[in-house]
Amino acid sequence: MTTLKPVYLQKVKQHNMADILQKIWEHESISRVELVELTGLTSGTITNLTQELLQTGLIRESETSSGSVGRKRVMLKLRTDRYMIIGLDIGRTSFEVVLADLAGRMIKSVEGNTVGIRNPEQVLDLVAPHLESLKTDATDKKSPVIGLGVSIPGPMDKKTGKLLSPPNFPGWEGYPIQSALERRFGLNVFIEDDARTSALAERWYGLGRKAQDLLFVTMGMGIGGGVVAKGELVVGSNGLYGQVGHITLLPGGEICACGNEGCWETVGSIPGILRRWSGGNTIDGFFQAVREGDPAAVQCMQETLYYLECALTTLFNTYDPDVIVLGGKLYPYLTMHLSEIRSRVKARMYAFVRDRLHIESATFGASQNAVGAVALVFGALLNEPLQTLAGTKT
Amino acid sequence: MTTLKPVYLQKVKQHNMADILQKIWEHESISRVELVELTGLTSGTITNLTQELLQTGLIRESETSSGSVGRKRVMLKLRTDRYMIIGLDIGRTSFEVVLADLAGRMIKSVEGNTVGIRNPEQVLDLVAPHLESLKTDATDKKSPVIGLGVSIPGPMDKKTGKLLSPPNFPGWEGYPIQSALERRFGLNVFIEDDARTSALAERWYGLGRKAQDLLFVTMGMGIGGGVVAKGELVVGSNGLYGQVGHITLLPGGEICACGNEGCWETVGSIPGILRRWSGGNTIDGFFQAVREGDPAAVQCMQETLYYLECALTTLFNTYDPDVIVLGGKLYPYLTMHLSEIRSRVKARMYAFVRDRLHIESATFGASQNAVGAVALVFGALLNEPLQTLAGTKT
DNA sequence: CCATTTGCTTTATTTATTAAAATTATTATA
DNA sequence: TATAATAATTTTAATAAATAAAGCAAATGG
Repeated sequence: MTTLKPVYLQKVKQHNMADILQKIWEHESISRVELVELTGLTSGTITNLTQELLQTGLIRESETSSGSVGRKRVMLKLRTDRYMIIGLDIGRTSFEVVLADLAGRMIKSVEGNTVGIRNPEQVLDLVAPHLESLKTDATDKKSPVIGLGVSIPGPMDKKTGKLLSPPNFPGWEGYPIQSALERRFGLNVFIEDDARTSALAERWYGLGRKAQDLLFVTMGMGIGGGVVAKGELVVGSNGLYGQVGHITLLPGGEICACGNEGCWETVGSIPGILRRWSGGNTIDGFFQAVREGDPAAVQCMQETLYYLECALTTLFNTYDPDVIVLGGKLYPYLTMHLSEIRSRVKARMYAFVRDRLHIESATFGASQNAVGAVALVFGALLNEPLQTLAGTKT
Repeated sequence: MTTLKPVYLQKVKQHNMADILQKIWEHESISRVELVELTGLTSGTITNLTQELLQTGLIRESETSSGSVGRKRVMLKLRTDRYMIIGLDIGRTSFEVVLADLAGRMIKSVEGNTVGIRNPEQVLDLVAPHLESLKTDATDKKSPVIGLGVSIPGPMDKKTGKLLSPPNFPGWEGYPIQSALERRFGLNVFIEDDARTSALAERWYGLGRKAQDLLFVTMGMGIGGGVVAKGELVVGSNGLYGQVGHITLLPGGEICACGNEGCWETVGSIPGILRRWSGGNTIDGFFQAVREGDPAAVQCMQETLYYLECALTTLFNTYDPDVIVLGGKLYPYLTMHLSEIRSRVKARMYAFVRDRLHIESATFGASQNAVGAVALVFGALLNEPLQTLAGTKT
């Protein structure tokens, strides 16, 4: 699953270890013989590598089980309580810090709001005590934290580790968030765009357990996307892969902040809906009006669903995923229409892929970003177990 | 670059050899010391592996060159004339077979038409003598053919090796083309969709030499796409990744053969243009009318360019490629508008990516598919040199 | 209780790497 | 013109991590 770059011989071992660890995760519970079959490695090698994984505490032996005769198979499982991960979701007006085990289960979670705070340092000041406290909690339980995953709005430049400004996280442009966090908390820090962390939450802890190709669509103040292909996050040449809010849905339509015209985001995001409705300025109000049967609101709602239908069809045809997962602040209002959306999109697909097409709801609701931040670290661990663990103080 | 699966120790060598071969290709000409730096392998290993590559005939030593003092560097190059590749483009109404060297240079090419022939076997009967003759040519020159690359319209099921029917290659649904060709010609056979082979032609022999992420858009009787990300072809979960002709451009528009409505293909393909124009049924006639200033035709042309502008903007935002390459039967009529298209699309992009955005013309014109078929085999060779060469009779 | 089966571990061997020394080729300098 | 200096490549001995095959452990059934 990992790509093996130049290759010093030593790295082969690490690669095989990662391969084994991933297979253990995939199967939840698996014996050494099965690993022999799946990996193509010999039984001796499996013995050695699993032993090393047992020593690190990443896996454990559990019950035995097997057929009728012969020695029973010892099942191996991921050990989810030996190490912890901290996830940090920095939103535009709020934050959430969570302590989670390796299965993505939240042990503890703190939320807070950052309304009006524009200075990144001040936001970190606000977050710091909670984060430190979670870190202490984990260490007290002898489950050291292997890393800090961070979910932020909008894309980041991987080379410089700084945030890109557009379209929407004022005050944070150019802030060297990665190095700042590493210095401040002494943890391995991993950062991604919120749409992408959401996609990773599904990949590792949600619907993606089986689906190797998925697209997460987050609808809120903007519309964003995260793509996982063959189990890997796709970022694109400029880090802008999967900006699904900026597909042109209405040629000749409104000019978007991105420079394009008729973007789905201009009509399908929360601000987009409110602009089209022009009956108020809260999304709650809008859906209230819809429920009350207000004709303008109902009409606007119909259009919103139609745009969603068009956009999702386009996205199936461009990304060919196993599943599209829907989430974001707007989505709770749309959940009740899911089966309708499904059938309308299916009706527009090639007949021969219709059954293979899935549209689902995000698994973690309001905590999707925070869980995704955790998943970001977990993915790194499964891809490079020893290296990721290396920086961890036991 | 290649993904190393389970991993027997022996495979490490193959992987390193592939890595070295790719670096030699990338740099056109490179010395052993430079390979040491680039791969991270030691000089001894580089000596061994390059020696083996020299023996297979895949590379050669060329001139020496270097700084002021010390022993000169011996430059290594890909040897392009020792092995040959045959490319076969099967179109809906014509075919092309080419013999090419490893640099993608056409040594010989034969075209023919298949109008009215619906039976795959009959098409192969027509192609066979030309193909056999090219194969003999190559063997006579002591340059054995390492494989046969095939470009076909519409996607194929990788698991079964059979052609999928929709949307458009009547008579070929379910035909086991891969096994048929392998049996008939005794060559390693590699098959891909024509949009994808076109993309590969650029990847290996055209604009993709530097660009790691590219999108090829082919406009003709339909509109198709091929995506290369991080140097690898992307196919998607159902083999339908990059069906760019089926993005919804006009909500409420015409129903497409694919089942979707308002697809770009319904308005932007050759049939789409002719339907909108309704002034005749040849594309030559249409562009003639445009040149003569016929108002309806001019209007239709304006729309066509506008749709193209919208579609390309959407595609940049969804795939984030380094470059979008335009080709297909329709494109020669549009070439003169390229710089206009460029500036119109750029005007709609995020300001900070505007300079990194490139739109270019396909490199190989009418032979794009055939060259792409060759590139398909070349890519396999660079990824797994010894294995690909294994089946070749010297 | 012993033969049989199956799962896991151990040991000797192999392979492709690394590290370091040796060789080759070239230029600068005495 | 010999010789020192430098740089590129090759050779050699040592090493790491795999394989292959034999051995051990744990279970069932007559």
